[in-house]
Amino acid sequence: MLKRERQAYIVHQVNLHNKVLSNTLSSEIDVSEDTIRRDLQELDEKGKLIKVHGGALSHAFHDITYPSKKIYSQDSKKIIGEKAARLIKDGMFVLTGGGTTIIEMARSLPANLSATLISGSIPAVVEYMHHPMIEVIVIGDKLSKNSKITLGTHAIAKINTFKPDLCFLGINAIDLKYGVTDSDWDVVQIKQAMIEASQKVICLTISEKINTIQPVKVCNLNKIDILITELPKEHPLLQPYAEAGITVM
Amino acid sequence: MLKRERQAYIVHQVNLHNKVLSNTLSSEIDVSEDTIRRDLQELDEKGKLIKVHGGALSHAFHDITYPSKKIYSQDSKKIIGEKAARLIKDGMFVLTGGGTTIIEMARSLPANLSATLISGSIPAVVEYMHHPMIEVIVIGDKLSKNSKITLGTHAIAKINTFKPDLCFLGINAIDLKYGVTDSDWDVVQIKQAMIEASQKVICLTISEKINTIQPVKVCNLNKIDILITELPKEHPLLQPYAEAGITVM
DNA sequence: TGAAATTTTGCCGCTTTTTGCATTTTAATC
DNA sequence: GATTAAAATGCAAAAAGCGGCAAAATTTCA
Repeated sequence: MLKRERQAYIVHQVNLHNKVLSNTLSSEIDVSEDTIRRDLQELDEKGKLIKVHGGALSHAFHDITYPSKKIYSQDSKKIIGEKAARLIKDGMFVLTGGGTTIIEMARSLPANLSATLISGSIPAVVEYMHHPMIEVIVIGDKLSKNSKITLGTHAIAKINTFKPDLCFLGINAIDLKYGVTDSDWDVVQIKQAMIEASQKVICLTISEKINTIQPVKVCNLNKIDILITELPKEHPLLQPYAEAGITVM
Repeated sequence: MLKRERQAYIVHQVNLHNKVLSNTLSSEIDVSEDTIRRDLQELDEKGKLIKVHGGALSHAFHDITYPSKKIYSQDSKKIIGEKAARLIKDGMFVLTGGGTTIIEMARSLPANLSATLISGSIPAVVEYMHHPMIEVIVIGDKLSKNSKITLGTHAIAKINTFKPDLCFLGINAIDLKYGVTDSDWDVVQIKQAMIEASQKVICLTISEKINTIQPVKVCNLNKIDILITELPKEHPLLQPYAEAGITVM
């Protein structure tokens, strides 16, 4: 990786997450921490970020009085996104839906990951587009302004032409009895096509949507391979799902 | 391999992968690294790429990661965008390419316009998506990180299923004798498909690209219906094109 | 066509940049 | 205040850049 390329990536990460850790960057980009430190120093001098102990902060967080506290705190969707991103390995074909949780996953993809991501979600595509090594395939069709994903028969037909390794879905409701449910019929058609096409289905959701129901059914629990929430996998709320045969993370 | 040929190859590689390494190019093309370095230097001076230690990066990459950089001749492009936007009427089906000029047009679309816009350009789609009344159809395929548009046979096939009223293209070079030319072969394939599919072709360009030539041919002048620049239509630079049968605006 | 002029290319020695490692110094945490 | 992690410092190896030069290739022009 070229020096400029590396520094550009660091700036990008800082702008996305408002913080970066030296050791994380070091292992992601696979250079020594000394190099990262020198990069952060240069970027600080250029005013691209603010260097602090252990990493760097974005200018947006300039007025934070205790940056070290901010550096280690993360919200639920970031945690989910990071857990999810770890499942993607080099060379994989990955189908993803839309939604804020998926965006967080996209932002957590390590710099050295080289995979092919397929999506009809415009915000997700924009994120993937910024990644240095990821190949992006866009699912085309009519764009829904609400969900910001492409919807329709062409999109479904296109999804069916792939056989991706993984499928990541942000879900709106999951229940032991009723399975995964959602509110928008058209979006559900896409999700069903994605589930059927993929070898492994991974659902992402914040814990407050667990044990809730929405009007339109997406699929039964047995279609889901992995469920990711911000909770630790031992949490009692998740146990019934584990017992139902889903890998909880 | 001729020098021109070699440099064209390098530009293509940069556009394709967003970066090139000197030593890779050297062994690929089988010339010394000194020659590659001189090539990169020349191409940098011509603005085709950005030379860095160990290789070169594409301009698009630089734009993405250093958004502070001001878009070149923004004001001219705004004028062009406004002229172009006035051509779109309620109920029309409009096909558009990518590029900064098209983005300016997208931003100039009046809020009460209700039309259907079709595009494979992610930045353009993002703009259309924010418009209250416009229907957006996304052309899907593999996403080129350099041009930020979808490229490939699927995209071309999809374009051919439409018969839009208008087609807006941002062009990189136009000349009386050689017609419209461009630098990237894959992008040209898409542009040609768009031109053939559409009932009316409108080309947008800043005046400094008039009477310039790029290596890959897009189409002859007779395919173009309207040419829009930031200049007034009476400007002498535009007269030869008006005489060639093109409506200049 | 063929010779001169020009451009292009590869090589050489030398300088600069980049990077990782070892060591010392500084800062953070409990 | 002891322990630990990160920063700064110095250093050396490797890689890349640079200017000059001469051979090779290409173009120009008589």
